Amino acid sequence: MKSPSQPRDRGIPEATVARLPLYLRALHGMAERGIATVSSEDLAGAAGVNSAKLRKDLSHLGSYGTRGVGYDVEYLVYQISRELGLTQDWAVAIVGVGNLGRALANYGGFVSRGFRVAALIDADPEVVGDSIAGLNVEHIDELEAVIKRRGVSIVVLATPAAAAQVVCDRVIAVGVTSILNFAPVVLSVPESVDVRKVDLSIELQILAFHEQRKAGGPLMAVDSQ
Amino acid sequence: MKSPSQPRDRGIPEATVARLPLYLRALHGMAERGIATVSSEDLAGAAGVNSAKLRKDLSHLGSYGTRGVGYDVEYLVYQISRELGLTQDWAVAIVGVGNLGRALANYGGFVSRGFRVAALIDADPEVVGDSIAGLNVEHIDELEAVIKRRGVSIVVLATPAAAAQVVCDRVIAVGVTSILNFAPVVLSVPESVDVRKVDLSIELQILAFHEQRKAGGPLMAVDSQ
DNA sequence: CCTTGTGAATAGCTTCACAGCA
DNA sequence: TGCTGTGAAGCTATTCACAAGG
Repeated sequence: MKSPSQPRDRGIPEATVARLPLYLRALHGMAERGIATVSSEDLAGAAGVNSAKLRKDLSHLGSYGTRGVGYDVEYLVYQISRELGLTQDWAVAIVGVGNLGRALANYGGFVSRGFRVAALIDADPEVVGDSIAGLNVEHIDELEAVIKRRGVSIVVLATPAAAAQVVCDRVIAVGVTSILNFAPVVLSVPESVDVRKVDLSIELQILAFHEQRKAGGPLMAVDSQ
Repeated sequence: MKSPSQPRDRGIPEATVARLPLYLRALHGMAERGIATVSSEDLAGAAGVNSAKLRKDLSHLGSYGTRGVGYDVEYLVYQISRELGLTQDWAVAIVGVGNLGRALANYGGFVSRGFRVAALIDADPEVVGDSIAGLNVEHIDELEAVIKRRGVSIVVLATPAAAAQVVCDRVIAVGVTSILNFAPVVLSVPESVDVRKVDLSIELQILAFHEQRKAGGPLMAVDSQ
């Protein structure tokens, strides 16, 4: 149709990007179980989406399937990994080593493919110097130096809400453009910086909304049973 | 045009529901600072969305603003809280008291408005009996009994991936219909059950994708300008 | 005046259904 | 034959722009 071997279309929809990691996880599981080929139907099932959506998503990366057969698992793993940028390894710094930061530092899936926790940073002298998940906790005064020295390109903010914006500004000032924010605040950042946020209490509130609708009649007014 | 005092339209868009907690947080902050009235422009700014979207979202709940003036902060807090079901309190059980479960149990924003951690449950005898955030960790054998006894309606899964589906099935069997899943697996559940998932490694992968694009020009194949 | 609430326009995402190809 | 890849249709969400109303 267009160029004979167009490696990738530069405009992959955001919704598709958000699902690629899901496909990747399903594919890794299949590869481990020795499955060589998978149909869109089966892969979609494993990822919890419908097959039309899966095929449309994959079509944005290129034509990596074989009609009448399906997708080669290994090959698709490679293509999706490459598209997501997981063929290089990313140095991640976690700022804020409270309960959550500790959990993140120890979280296996975090460290796994493509990512490497390269620094733990905190402001509390009580915590600085501790060794967590094999890493020494460094002082927040060293923030800029550590980020530059270790080539950190993604920063995870697990600080208290009040500290998040300050830390955010500082890491942006040394060139970081990707931030994963666990603090319950809206960060203000330049256009060029990507922020993703994970907010535990927001997720609960969304569940409560739906739960209320379901329980709405029966449970609300009366005595619990 | 419609009924004279229609309290709420039963069909609030999912995208709107997902933003209500954001507005609520911004409003709480304003209430604390003694702000009595706020315009859509200012509230939108504080929540990190644009004002047209905010007005459209709020219009789904009812007409709670005053033209030429704005929204009454306290009143809007109440209306959104009620819509989200936060005027009642929800008993939450956390299953899996590893690093993450511990962090969640101690997370302040979790316990705050509307939610109460009512049980901590784990399978590891080493952990059972410990006291975390003032709560006794109970054994997984007690799962069903504890859920019923404490009136738990939302379950947070912070177990290893391999255990998540089994626990999920068990809590659904005793009537739980809202689950917040931190385990990196796709849970299979009946239609009537709501699952929200938080996957730390997926968030990182999405960031890596965008980071790669940004770095893409300088570092990778050189084309374009 | 000022700011809300909302139809209308636009953009983005999902699903359908089938042509195209191994 | 069987499954992918994809136009076209349908749906949801966002943005625009302005009438309605304090």
